Amino acid sequence: MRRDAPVFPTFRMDDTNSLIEQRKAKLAALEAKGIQPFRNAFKPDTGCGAARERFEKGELPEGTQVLIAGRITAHRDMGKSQFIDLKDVTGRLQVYAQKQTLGDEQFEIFKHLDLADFIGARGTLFRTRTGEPSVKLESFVILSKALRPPPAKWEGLADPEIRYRQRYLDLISSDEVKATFLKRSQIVREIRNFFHERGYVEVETPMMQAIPGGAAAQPFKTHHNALGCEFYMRIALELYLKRMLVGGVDKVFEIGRNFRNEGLSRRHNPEFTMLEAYEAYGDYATMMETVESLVKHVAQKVIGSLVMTRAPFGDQVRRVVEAFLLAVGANEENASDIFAIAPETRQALLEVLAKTPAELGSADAIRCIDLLQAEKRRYLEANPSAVSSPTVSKPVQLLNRFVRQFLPLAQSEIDLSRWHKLRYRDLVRQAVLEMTDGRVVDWFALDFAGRKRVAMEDLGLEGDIAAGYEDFEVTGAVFEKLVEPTLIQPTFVTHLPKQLVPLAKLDPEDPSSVEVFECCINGQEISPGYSEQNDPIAQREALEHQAGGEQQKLDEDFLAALEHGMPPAGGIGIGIDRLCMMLLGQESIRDVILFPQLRPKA
RNA sequence: GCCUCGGUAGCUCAAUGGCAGAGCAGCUGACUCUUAAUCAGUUGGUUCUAGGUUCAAGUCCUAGCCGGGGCACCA
Repeated sequence: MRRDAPVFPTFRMDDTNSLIEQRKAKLAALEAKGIQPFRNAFKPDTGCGAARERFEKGELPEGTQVLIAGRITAHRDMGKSQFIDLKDVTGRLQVYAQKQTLGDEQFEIFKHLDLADFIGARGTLFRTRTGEPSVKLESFVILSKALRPPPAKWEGLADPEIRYRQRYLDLISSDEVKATFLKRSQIVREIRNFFHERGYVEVETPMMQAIPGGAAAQPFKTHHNALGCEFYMRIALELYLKRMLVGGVDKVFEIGRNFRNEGLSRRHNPEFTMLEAYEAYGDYATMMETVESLVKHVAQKVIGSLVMTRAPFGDQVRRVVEAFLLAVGANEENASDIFAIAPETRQALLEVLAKTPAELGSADAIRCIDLLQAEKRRYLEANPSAVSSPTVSKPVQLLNRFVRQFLPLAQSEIDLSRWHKLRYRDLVRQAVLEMTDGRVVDWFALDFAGRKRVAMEDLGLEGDIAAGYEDFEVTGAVFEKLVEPTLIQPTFVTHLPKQLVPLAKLDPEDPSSVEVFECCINGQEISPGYSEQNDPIAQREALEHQAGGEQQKLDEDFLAALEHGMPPAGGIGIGIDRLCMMLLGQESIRDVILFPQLRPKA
């Protein structure tokens, strides 16, 4: 090739090549020069960020020769010299190329490298005039040519659909996203360390099961051709791990994927990662200690603190304020048909709405709670009959409900050093007491009809209680709607009604409840745990009741295993994704799962 | 499944029913210490899809696709 001939195709004004076509043309130009732009291997002797760090610390002196490899993430062209940023998993390092060092031809090739190309580089460490640790380039090889342009270097990726469908682009353009997933990996590693240190054995049990047991969720169905039968993807690990207890593996755990054929949401992905652990001769109290120690261990090791900053929830504050204004009809000029809030309250709430979600935080939620409570006092003063009324008046009911919705938003941190232990019944009783302004002192002293009436009329749960609900389900709705969302700080909710947990031991002191806890943090259930049912006869009865007469749903082999004898044991399940959300300050499960489930694109 | 918001250049975003634009990226040129480099010039569009209303549709209407949020479902 003649020295003055263009090394790369030039693109004229009327050229309509797309960005991909331009890159392909560059690729062809490289190949025409005998350069193979997709190499088999390259062995760097240090990472980009690692070299930078060791240079800063003085471990590598100025002038040290290094071999590094990475993706080009930025370039700054200075004419006869050029800077690029090279990035690998350890971090970023600047490379400085000079025409006189590389030679005309190599420098020309270097200048025409594209953002996102991978190169390997040899050079010496030095510091630029501005103090930036850099590599003075001596030679380089193209390791992989990128044929598609990366997302904008500064704005990054905002489109959630691309972020989730093409996570690699998200990882390329956001260091925070990458850090989140690297930390998730550390969390899982620390969980394993924790259990191994305690002498647990890690096992793997079937994901494809003939009878999906251990939970009551809808399973995914599949078909095995050679066996000619249906299989289900597992919905829980429980029944196989208990078989391990029968088999004499006394401390056992598994971390694995569960599959549930149900709705997707901010907190639900059809496949999610579950940890289950069982300890023979332990009970639910043993397992509460285990959960608390585990979570503290992981937080300390991975986050380096026991105080977690909650995910930003400004949008939720907005949503609740909007819903309230809508409910009282105060977002329009006309007054409400329920009651009229004071103009200054309305004004204050509109001021909250005027803020952006990023500006909104717990202080605003606290302010809203104060406003609503002042509003309640004002209403009760103006309507003395409402105070003495046997039922909660609509305005008060509405105010009470919204105060409760603001409660979880009033807390901006989670303190993992203080764990609370409260009984299910006490929490429900207290919530009802507060929501009815003391009218219903003891929810459990009412009869079934009374509870249903209070739930529908006083608590405003009419939309949440189906016609055929049994008594424990009505109470369950109160817990789910009014209690669980407010449990931000780590709380063990104990002694759940037996109908909720058919695989647990009854509480000897109160046979209507079971030795069960639900560990709630951040307003969601992170971990259930219990004293495992090891009485095969009682277990059969409970499972038959749950199966509702559908015999084919009974896992007879599991029951047979229990009949061979299972030691008393405590067990827990921990939703790893939700634990990660809490520890990593993420409000969507999709931000802690690398490739969340989306509808396939046609 | 329902409600709601959104889908415009490779990326981030604009555009009273009236010529589809900017920044970054790209391309061409200048510059041998820049780092969101700078400066000059410049290419790039099935405005998610299919219909409809209109002299005129990115914008309004209908249906659909995909996504976010909410609800329902989820012991």
